[in-house]
Amino acid sequence: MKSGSYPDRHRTLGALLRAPWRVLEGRVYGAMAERGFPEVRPAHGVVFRHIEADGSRVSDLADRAGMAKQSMAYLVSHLEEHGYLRVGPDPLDGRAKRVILTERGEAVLKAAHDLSRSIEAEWALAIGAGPMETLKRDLGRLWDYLEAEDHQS
Amino acid sequence: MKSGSYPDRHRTLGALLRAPWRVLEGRVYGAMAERGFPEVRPAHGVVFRHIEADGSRVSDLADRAGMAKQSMAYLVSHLEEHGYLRVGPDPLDGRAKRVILTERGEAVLKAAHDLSRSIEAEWALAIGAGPMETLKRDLGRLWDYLEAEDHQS
DNA sequence: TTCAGTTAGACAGATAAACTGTCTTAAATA
DNA sequence: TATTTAAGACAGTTTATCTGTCTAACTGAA
Repeated sequence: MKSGSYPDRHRTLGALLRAPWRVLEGRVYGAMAERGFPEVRPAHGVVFRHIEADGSRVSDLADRAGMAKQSMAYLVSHLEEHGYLRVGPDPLDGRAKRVILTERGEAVLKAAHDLSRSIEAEWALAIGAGPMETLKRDLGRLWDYLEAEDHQS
Repeated sequence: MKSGSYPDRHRTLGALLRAPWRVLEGRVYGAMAERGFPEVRPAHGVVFRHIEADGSRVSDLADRAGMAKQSMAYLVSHLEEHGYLRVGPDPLDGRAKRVILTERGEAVLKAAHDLSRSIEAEWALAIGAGPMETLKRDLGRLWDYLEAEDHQS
């Protein structure tokens, strides 16, 4: 069945990166509901990934996520409504608002990291601990290369 | 700037897979417009990836992409309108339609593969040809493992 | 061999996640 | 101080998914 449903010629680098990422994302966000965070959807990941420990402004989050302020505001307002974020005025800039994770939001971040680590461990058993280490190291080098010339997410 | 804007603790396996994939997808689909295929968007990738050389049915495409028939029909109709696909009756099943790539559609597939290969070559220069080979081999093993227990797209 | 159940796709409508454009207000600058 | 820039709000649009319902066609079992 392996190369029947998805021929090897389609196993491009993009496909090789996308396939496991989709599975991982699906498992992480699927498990969120079970862990008591049903309102957290994949799109909200950018907020959790880019928010700083002492809070961030919506514009900064948008910049770092590489998306429009309006789009970020939409995600932030959803998370605020459901208690994952607290939004207050920015003391340094009267126009801006400061967004910070609540305890519930911190718990989401922790859950996501835990889940990610346990899936990684499972996959390390499948392909070998050595290869998994090598994989991460080389992906890290690729990341450094890509970061050295613009690029966010 | 490297770990300033995106701290290392966020370099989870998911992030390591997602970051290069996003860049690759952006470059491939960005180049599509320049190559004369402006109507092809990232979401249409599932069609090109899963369609068979002698044509496929919408339901089969949907199944293999792991999405609803309606969603696939929406993507297919867009590509048909712009001349990337031809849709005809299925000779074996009066209910079904057969979807097949036109020459223009084949050209998209080729362009996507060419672009992917050239980006891969660029990245191989950045991280080394050996590591790139190892990376692909290990991602391939991960793919096999994931495929052995359900999973599509 | 007909008839019940299933499947393919169409149509309608909903939602999520992004976008652009415009507006107000505040900040920064010249 | 006057002008420009920046932050976020509000309105509307597009894209990409989903469910639900419907008809036509196929399939298998009595």
